[in-house]
Amino acid sequence: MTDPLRPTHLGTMRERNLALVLGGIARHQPVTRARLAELTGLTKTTVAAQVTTLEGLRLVSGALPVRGGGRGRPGAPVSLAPGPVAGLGLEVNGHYLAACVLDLTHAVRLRESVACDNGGREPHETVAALAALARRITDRAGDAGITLVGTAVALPGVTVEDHVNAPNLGWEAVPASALLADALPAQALGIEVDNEANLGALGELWYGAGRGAGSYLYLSGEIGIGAGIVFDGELFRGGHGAAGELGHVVVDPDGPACRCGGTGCLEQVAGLDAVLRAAGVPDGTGRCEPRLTELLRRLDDRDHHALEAVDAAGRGLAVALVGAVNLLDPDTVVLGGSHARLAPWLIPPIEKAIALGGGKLRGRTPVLRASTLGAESAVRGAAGTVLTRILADPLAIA
Amino acid sequence: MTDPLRPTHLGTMRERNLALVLGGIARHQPVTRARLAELTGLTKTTVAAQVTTLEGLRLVSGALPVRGGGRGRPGAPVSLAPGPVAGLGLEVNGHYLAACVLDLTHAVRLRESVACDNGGREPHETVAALAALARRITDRAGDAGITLVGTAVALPGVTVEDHVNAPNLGWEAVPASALLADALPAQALGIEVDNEANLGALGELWYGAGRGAGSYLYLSGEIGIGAGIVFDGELFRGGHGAAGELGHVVVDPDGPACRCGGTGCLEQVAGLDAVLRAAGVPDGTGRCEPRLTELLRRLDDRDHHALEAVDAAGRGLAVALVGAVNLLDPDTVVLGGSHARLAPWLIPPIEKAIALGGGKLRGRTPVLRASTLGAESAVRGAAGTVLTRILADPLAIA
DNA sequence: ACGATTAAGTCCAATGTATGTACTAAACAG
DNA sequence: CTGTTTAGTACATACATTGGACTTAATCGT
Repeated sequence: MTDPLRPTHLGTMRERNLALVLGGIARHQPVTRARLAELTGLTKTTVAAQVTTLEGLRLVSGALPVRGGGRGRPGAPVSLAPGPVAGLGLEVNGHYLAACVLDLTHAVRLRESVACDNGGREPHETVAALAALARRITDRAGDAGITLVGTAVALPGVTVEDHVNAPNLGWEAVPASALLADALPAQALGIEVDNEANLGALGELWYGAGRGAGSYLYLSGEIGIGAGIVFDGELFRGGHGAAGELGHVVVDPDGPACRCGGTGCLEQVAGLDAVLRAAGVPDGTGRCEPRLTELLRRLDDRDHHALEAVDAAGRGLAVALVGAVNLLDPDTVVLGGSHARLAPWLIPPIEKAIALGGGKLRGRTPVLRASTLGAESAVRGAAGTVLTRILADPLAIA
Repeated sequence: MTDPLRPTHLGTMRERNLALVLGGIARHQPVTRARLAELTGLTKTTVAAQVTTLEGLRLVSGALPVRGGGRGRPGAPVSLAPGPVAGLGLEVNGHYLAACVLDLTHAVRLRESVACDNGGREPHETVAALAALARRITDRAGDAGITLVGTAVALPGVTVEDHVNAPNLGWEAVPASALLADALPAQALGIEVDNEANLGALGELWYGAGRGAGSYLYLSGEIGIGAGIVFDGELFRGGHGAAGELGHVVVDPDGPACRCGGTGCLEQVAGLDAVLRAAGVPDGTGRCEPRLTELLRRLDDRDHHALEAVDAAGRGLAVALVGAVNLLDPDTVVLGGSHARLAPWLIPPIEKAIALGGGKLRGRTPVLRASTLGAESAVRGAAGTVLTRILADPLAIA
C-alpha cells in the first residue's frame, strides 16, 4: 500500500475553502457573503476573498439584490454563473449516441442524440461518429458563448487497465480513452470514461428519481442487468471497479444456464431478451426498441403470455433485490433502462417481496421508483460528474 | 442535506499533517525524519516539529540509531511508542465476554475473557459483568503503566437511534451506550458501540485472514449470519448502518419460512442452528459450543448426515456469496465465527460456485479464507478501531 | 590519520492564508 | 433627520509551512 494521504499546505487549505465556498453557493444560491460565512464557518473576510477569486474564474456572478429583506444594509447575493462554464456529457450505447451540455446551475444548455447501430460496427467507426456528434455540440457551445471545461463519456462496459470490455458493443479490450482523446474535438477537455450504469445511477440520483436519497441502488436493465450503487453521494465501485454485476446473482439455483457459466442468473430470467422471448414477442429486425413497444402493447391488452413473462421477471428481480437490499440497506431503489417502462408491472411484486424478506427485521424498507430520465440518465450523469469535478476543485479549470 | 464540509483553517492543516506524519511512522517504523519528509511530502522542518509534538503526546519515541547505513550522518529514527498509550476493546457475545488492550504498535498487551450465558439474563446484569471484566483489565493496565485513551464495544446487534437490538442477547431497544457509560470504569474513555460483525471484519482485516485486502467481505456465521463489508480500509455501513444482513438473502425461493417473514433465507439453510439440526446433532444443554464440537467430530468420522448438512450449507452460502461477490467485487472473502471451523468443508463448494457464477466475466475471483483469529476477531477489531481513531486524530487524546 | 563528502537535523527569516477589529456603506425605524 | 442594524471592506496580526543557511555526525578517498 502506498501512502494514501497527501500533505496539506497553505495552498491546499485555500483550495479546500474555495471549494467549500463554491459548494455553499451551489446549494444556497442566491446567497450573500455574510450568509456564506455562517454556512461555511469561515469569516466574512475570507469568504469575500474567495468569492472574488470565483468571480475571476467566471464560476459565480452577482445576482439581483433582494430589496426589503430586513433591517440593515441589504446583501449583494451571488449565484453560480449560468453563462460561461459548462460540462460535456457523451454516451455510447447499443442503439444510439448522445451528447448533453450542463451549465453550473445544472441546467441543460444543449442536447443532441443520434440513433445508430453501434453493436454492428468497429470501435473506431463508433468513436468517429461520436466525435462528429461532439464536434456539432462543441461548435454550438462556442456559438452560444459556453466554455466547456470537462468531458465524461458513458460506455456500456467495464474498464480494465485502460481497456474497455463492452459486450453489447462488441468491444474487447478497446483502448477507449486513447481513441477518444485522439478523435474528440479539442474543446472536449479532460476526458473521463465510466460505466453507463454508474453514470446513469448518478444522473438519476442528481436529476431524476433518486433525488434526495442518501444511499441508493440504481438498476440498469437492458439485455444485461447492471447496478449502480451510491452511498453518501459517492459511487461504490467495488474492489476492481466492477461492482454492481447484479445480472449474475443466482435467483433460481435450478434455472437455465447462463453465458457466465452459472445457472439461474437474474439476466436469464429478467433481462430484456429473456422477457421478450418468454412473452413470445417475435424477433423482428433484431432491434429491441420496437419489440419492447410491442411487449408494452400486449401488456396493456392483458396478453396472458406477456403478463406471465413480466411477472416471472418481477419475481426474479425481487429475489435479487431482496439480497441487495439486505446487503446494502439503501434508502431508494430506482429501476432504469428498459425496466423503467415495465415498472408498473414490476414494482408491486418486488415491493411485496422486499417488505417480506428482511425488511421486517430492519424497520424500514427502501422506496422503489421508476427512472424519470429514461434513456437520458447516463448522459446527464456524465455531464453532471464534470460539474461535481469543478465544484470539488474550482482551480483545476484554469 | 446539511453542508457536510468543514472549513479548513490553520489549525486544521496542522492536525491533518500531524496525523499524516503519525501515519507515516506507523507504516514505516522505525523511520528517520528525513525519510518521513520524503514519504509525506512535507519538509524536514515541518516533520521535525510534528515529531516533537507527537513525542510530547507520548505517541512516538526515539528508536535505536541504525549504524553503518550509508554515507552521511545517520538518522535518529522514531517509532510508535509501545508503552503508554493503548486502546481498549470489549465484546459481549451470547456465550462469553471478552476484553483486549492493544498498544499503538498493534501488539496485544492484555487480554481476558469470561464464559457466561448472556442470552439468559437481563441487559443490566450483562453490562455489570462486562464492567467487572473491564475494571480488572483497566486495573492491570494501570499497574503496567498503560494509559487507555479510548474504548470500543462489540455487540451482536444493530444500533437504531442510540438503542441496540440484539436478538441473540434478548436485547430490545436497550440504551447500551448510556448503560455502558455509567457502568464502565472511568479509565474507559470515549466509549463507542458497534456491531460485532463489523468489528470482527476489521479485526480480521487488520490482524487476521484479511490482511492486505483492499476490499473484502467478512462473513460472521453463528446462529444468524451477518457480513462486514470493507472497502478501501473503511467499513461500508449502508444507508442506515444496517448493511450486511446476508442471513436473509434468499437462496432457495421454495425453501422454508424464516422468522423475518421471507422464505428460503440463507440463515434457514446455513445458520449454525439449521446445520446442527439438519446434521441430527441433539440439542443437549442448548449451548452451541459442545454441539459444534460434536458436529466436527462427526464430520471427521465422515458421518453421512453431517456431511450432507454441511454440504447443503455450503451450497446455500455459495448462492448468497456469488450474489454478494457480483454486487461488491471484493478481493477477499473471509469466513468467520463458527463457520471458520467448518471452513474445510465449506470452502471448496463455495469456491467452485463463485468461479462458475460471474467470475468468468470479470477475470478474477476473490480469495476465500477461514478466519485466523477465531472468536477473538471482534475484540481485536474493537481495540483496533480505537487505534485508528488515534492515528486519524492524535490531538484528540490530550 | 586527516580532510572531503554526504546526509540528518536545526535555526530563522520569508511566504501566504485565515482571523479579528475597525471602518465604511446602505437600508429601515422612529 | 437620527439612531440602529446589517453587509461588505481594509489592514494589521497570528500562525503553519517553506526554503535556505547552518550544525552535526557519519563514511570515503588519499
